[in-house]
Amino acid sequence: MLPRARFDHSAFSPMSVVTRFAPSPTGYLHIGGARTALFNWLYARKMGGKYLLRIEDTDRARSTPEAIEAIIDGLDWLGLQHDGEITYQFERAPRHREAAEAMIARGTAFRCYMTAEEQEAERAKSHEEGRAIRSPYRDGKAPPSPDAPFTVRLRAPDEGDVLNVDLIQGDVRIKARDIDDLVLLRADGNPTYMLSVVVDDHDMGVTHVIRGDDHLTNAARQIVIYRALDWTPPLFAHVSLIHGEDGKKLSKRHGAQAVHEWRDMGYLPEAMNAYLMRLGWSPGHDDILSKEEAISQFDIAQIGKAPSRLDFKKLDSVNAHFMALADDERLAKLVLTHIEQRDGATLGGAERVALANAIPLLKKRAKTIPDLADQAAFVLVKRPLVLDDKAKSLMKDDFRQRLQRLRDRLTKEPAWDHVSLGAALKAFATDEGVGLGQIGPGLRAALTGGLPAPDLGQALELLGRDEALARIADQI
RNA sequence: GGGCCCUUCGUCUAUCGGUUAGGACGCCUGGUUUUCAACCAGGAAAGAGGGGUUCGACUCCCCUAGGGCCUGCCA
Repeated sequence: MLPRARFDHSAFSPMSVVTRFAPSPTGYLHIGGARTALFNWLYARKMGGKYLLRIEDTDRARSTPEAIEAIIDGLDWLGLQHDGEITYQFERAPRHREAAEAMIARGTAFRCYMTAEEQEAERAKSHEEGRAIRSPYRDGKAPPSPDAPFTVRLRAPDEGDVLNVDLIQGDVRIKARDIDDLVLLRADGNPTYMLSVVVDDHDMGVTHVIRGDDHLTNAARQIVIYRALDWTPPLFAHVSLIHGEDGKKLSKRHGAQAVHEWRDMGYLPEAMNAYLMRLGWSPGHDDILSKEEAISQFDIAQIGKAPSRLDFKKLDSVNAHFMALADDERLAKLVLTHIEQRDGATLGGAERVALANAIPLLKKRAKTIPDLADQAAFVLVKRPLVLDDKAKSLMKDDFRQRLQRLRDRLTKEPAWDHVSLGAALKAFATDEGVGLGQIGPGLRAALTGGLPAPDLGQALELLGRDEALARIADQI
């Protein structure tokens, strides 16, 4: 194999780049599809070109409107806006038929009258002989009857090589004779995927096809079809697939595969983008990039060839990074929705305010939205608090008396902010002749019942004077 | 069966023939300490195996092993 091809940006007029994402609407937006879309989007933006969206719905039996909606929603959530109108492939079937006719006219395709049984027999035979499928009708054999049903097949070449100078995988060369006499038009006259992609990519002016590695061998087939049509093929870039944490192909066993599931688990779209783009792509040194940063640094030549695995721990830390950066109001909304859905209840006005106040501080400590909700739980619990065992064990009589003294002191505290409160706590410990260690855990227990909470001064501030004092009083 | 692709710490990756093979996440240890987290300091951790080519190979070539994709009138 030759050294991997490096893409020379300067060789291309920037405006000429057209990429596309072409999902088939038979399910939700898969995680791998999301990354593919992201790469296409990034490259088009980088080159000042266009990123198009095409729905490959030529399989009428399996395509559903729900799936189309799910995919568009997913892309929308990730902020991968496409240029122009969405192309629905099935609507273009007449154009695909036209192309097939043109191929027949050129002698690069033909009508094939094989029955399902004959077809099966040829498949078995070719498999056994280790060669590609060939139709007996490829050289103009007469139809069995004038009105016999037929498919249109590619007349695959028998000589020569097909070379795909893949932008990621390098030169991939196969022998033309290893390509089947592919079905281009089904017996019902509808095009197959193999024909549709070629015609649509050509008509849409696609210059760079960035897609999953599962299409690598299809590239050779498609190049042959381009030639059969006397068209110039686009440049291909095949990205390796994403595997589960165990290295196996992603499946239901691995849990979430769809982007909406990640959304529901409390990940932020910017985190998903940042995480996904680094699966297979590395700009060199930056580990976490925004989409904007990625646009300026993106380069197809920097995409690796090896498949990568999902790592939830890494995703968590990337998400934590973006949580800390996220807008407070946005997070408050997300957390509120999460809590209400989780508990099946609506939060009151005071609770919403308490929650909103806690976000700016707590967001730095949370990995995901549910995690943030857990971090904020202590401001939402209702008095009297139910103490967990550890907290309960701290409430001895002599400590209660100390709590009483602390409460008296805090009551007189003029400013209820964490700086003053923290100082007050230290001063109190000094007066009591003990370290903070003799006071902190118990106070914390009284304030939170054992739930996680930030620094005590901060916790007191977030709770507010009345609520904090009341929680302390409850334990005396 | 046939064709094709892949292989650096546990994971994501840097390295484009000469590095003590670097970083990030995770992990371990220590520090801070009022829970959890965060934070700070330190640490363990990698070129699948075997042949070549070369003064020199993670980097180039071949073989083996392992993984993957395609081989549909699915996409």
